[in-house]
Amino acid sequence: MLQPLQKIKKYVENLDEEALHFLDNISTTKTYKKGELLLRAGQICQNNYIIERGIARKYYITNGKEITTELYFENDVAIAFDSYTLQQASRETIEVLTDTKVSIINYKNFQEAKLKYASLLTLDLLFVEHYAMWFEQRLFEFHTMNATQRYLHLMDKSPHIIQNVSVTIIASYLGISLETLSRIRARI
Amino acid sequence: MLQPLQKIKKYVENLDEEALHFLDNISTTKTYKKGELLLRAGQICQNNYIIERGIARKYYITNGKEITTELYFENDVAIAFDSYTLQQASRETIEVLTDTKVSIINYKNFQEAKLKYASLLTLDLLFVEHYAMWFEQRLFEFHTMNATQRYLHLMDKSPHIIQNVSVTIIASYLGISLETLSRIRARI
DNA sequence: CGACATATTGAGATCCATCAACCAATGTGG
DNA sequence: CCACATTGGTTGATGGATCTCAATATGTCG
Repeated sequence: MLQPLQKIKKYVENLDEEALHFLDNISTTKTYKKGELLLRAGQICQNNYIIERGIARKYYITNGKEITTELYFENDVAIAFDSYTLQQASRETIEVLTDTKVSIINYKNFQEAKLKYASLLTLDLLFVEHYAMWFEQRLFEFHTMNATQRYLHLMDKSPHIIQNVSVTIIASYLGISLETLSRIRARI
Repeated sequence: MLQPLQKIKKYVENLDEEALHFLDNISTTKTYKKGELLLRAGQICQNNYIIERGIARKYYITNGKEITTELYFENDVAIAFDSYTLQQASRETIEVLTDTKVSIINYKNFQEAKLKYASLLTLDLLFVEHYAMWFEQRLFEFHTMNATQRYLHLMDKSPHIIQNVSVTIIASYLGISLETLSRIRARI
């Protein structure tokens, strides 16, 4: 869900060689098959996963239903934010929806890197700022829009989601029942 | 809305003298009378306001209705986050609900301070992390709870809001009509 | 082809918003 | 100090939005 902000992109491009090199050294890549988990609810989120190829989602279960909270595409950073930040057990699960290749950076390693390079501290700040604004925007949508408006807004802003994700998941992501979403789609 | 996290509080307590002194130097205090504005929609949020005494709220107007997005009490930091972060025009207004005393730190001054003291950069990161988690939590509530559950949850977690803010504002903060909130209260 | 997940459609129930009337408390001007 | 306006809160009636349960397609994959 986090398409890199222009500001962040630019910052990364201008990062000092040293810091960049260090980042490179502590990151690894891994591939997952459709349906596999990057993080299981109950575990501590000890990595952040940059999606290099594929699609993933984050969800939690409440009243026996899966509620999708975030969808990740290429270049997005998949992470259970509160679990990662506080190093506490996650109530969310991260699952890949297609075969997926990720670049992994470990929490501890990144913490150390931040102590060493102030530029990475700034990078982290930019990322978290961006994340907070994304939450704020999404909250705004839930606060003011009805089901149809939210779907239209998603179509407008994130057509790649509509095109690549099942309606079941989209419905839970929008906080509506799949039947209602189906009807909304029929009406358009 | 941002009661200082234990982690942040501790961090501030252990902040180096120098940085603390610098912060002190760039902050000013001011008092506002009930109804006055800290920020008007359309302006750029150039300060953050730490509430020392009083109550404030942030809201925007949509379809002619005021939607309250945040409520601030003692020690909370009042800020239009996206406007402050991107230094863009705010769609939100910040208004004090009672006579209020605030401590003000200017955006530019704080940016400079962060360049000078890495400890303040870290402080900023802690603050933004906390803010992001607060958004995430609030989003969770909108995503999974109905009107009654949201009100009960607010009563449980933030009784000071119930006790000090009019139902009209609470209703808009919860994203429900004031009539519905009135009925929910009668039913309890 | 069969089996299983995914999507659509229908009918009824429930939640919540809207519109409107009413009430209580407070404040203001004469 | 009263009459009246204003603000904030409650209550009632109605309609629309959305959920739930159930039945019926429509894949899709071994």
